[in-house]
Amino acid sequence: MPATAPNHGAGGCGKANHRNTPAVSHTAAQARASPSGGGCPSGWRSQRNTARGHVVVRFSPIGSRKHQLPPPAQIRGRRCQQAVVNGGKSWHCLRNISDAHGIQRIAHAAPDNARTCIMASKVITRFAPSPTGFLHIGGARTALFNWLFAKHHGGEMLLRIEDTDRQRSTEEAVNAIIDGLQWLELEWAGEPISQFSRQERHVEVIRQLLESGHAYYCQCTPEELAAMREKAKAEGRPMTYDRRCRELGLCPPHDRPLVVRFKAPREGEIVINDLVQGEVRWQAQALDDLVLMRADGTPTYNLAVVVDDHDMGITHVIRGVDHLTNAARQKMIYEALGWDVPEMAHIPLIHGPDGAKLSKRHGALGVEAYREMGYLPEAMRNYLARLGWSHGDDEIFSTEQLIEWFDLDAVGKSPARFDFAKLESVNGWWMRNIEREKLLARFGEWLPHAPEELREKAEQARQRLADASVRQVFETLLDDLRERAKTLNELLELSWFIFAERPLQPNAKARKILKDDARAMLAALLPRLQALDAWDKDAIEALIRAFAEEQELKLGKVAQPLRAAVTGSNVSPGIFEVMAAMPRDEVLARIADQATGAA
RNA sequence: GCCCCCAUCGUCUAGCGGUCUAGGACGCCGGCCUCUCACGCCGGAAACAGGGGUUCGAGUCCCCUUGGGGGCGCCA
Repeated sequence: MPATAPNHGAGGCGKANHRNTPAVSHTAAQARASPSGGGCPSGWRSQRNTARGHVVVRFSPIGSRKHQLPPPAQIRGRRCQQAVVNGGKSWHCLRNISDAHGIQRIAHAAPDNARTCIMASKVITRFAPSPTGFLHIGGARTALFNWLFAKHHGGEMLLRIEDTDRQRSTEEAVNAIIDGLQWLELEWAGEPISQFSRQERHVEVIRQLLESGHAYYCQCTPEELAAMREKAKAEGRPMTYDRRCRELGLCPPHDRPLVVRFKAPREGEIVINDLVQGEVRWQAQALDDLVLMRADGTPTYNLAVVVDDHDMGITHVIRGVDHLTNAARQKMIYEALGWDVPEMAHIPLIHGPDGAKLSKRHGALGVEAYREMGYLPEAMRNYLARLGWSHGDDEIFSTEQLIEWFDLDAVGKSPARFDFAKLESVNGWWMRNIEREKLLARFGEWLPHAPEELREKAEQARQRLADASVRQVFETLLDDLRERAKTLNELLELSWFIFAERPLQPNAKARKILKDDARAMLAALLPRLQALDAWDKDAIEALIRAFAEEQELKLGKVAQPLRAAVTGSNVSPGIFEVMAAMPRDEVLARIADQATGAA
């Protein structure tokens, strides 16, 4: 459904008188306190505007810093760009430091004032994916960082679906994203917000920009623009719009379709103080007059994002570095509108094993693919958090620890490669160490999502698990099984003998073990097992060890054929444990199946 | 091409001027344990991209080179 055609004639056309009235529209949602906003002691506010320093003051709960406060004198000589105040208790210097004055001021600021000022702001982050495909791993990490940051600071994450591209946005993608976030247990506050649904508001803001002389109509066609870019490229000039319509004073109705462009400053520089990237500056001329409204009247991304982030009261924008230049463009729009610019944090992208941007070729699968592969949400969070973020030498983090320790200052600037081997290792740790009940639940949740090749087994396991006695065996052996499984898939494979029905189909290696002499050995052993009174691990083990000794066989020569017969595999938990956990009749029958097979 | 960012073992990283003969983890190799496979334990190989500065002193600060990445849409 196409956008509501805006009333081009309304407002702002014809040589705007450059009133430059900051049209600040306050909705309830924007009633957030800004760290630099009103109510702060003047000393603090001015720090944001230090000519070179741009000291950023943020609040984080007491005790959340891993480093305790360094003495002011050390920092002063170090040219800090960013500093953090911890609930007025301590302060800490961040990276890329470039001005000594700001730091001194921090050092001199009264902690009590800082607390009063900063406590007023509640952290609101947002995850804003465009629903043009599944939730890929990079998006998942962005969501995780937003979520952790918000949680860490006692705030909330919001979810906004950037569905303004009507051609590419799909309902399935929205569902995939929501499913993915839910699987990872990254909850957001309130309902997901559709950016498309806010179109009227966006158009209203465009009108404001037109009226205040910060935007203008442009008649250039896509073809002309493409030609301009070609030409610029050939001449080695930057491929930016040449602003030819800027002073034309075009106005609808017009004989050609018109778009609205932002009237970006022609000189000076745009400076972003990014919480991860540090200070990044652009010459204003490097940024062109971006389109705010398409010829069909629909608003573009950069405009919509600014309006939505503002209206939603977002305090911290955390997204991939691929948005860094957008940050500069967006900052210009904020300023034209007279709005507070939220804090920005542009996190490095995840790369594939070959160092190139992660693509479908690599691991850029949807998160549901990782669920299928049998990874645990807690392991996923753990691994993803460690990709680009660190906390000393720690590798394993519970979600609580993640929330307690996560902050943007420990996020690096360089891209990280996605490494399946490490993910698997982390997942293995969680398989072994997660609470038993939790693992049982995860396994049950996962079964319906098993990959194609395991679908049948998973379904059978699901059904058999409903049988209390089968479940009993599974639970008894769970600790032995989980130790050997790096993923839920492997857990199913390893525990398959519990759910399998007689006669078992031994795998290739098990068949190799079950040669004639092994079958004969089993035939000799069987009656003794049948005669065994007590069916417990110690009794079984004692009997078999005695048998092996008597036959002058190494224990392995008895244990392996037994394992093959009972589990149908060459790999399993300790065979005595397995036999003891399984029903006696079933075990004896399975052995008999293979023993008689020899005859 | 232009703008921006990045650069410690194969990979993820610790390191915020002296404590670095550079630490941890994954992976790899060897060993122990052992009924298989894992787990666990012990040991090993493995890195400050190159060049200039600054400094008494540089992996740590600055510059250049090289190499990687991102951006340059009426996509988001």
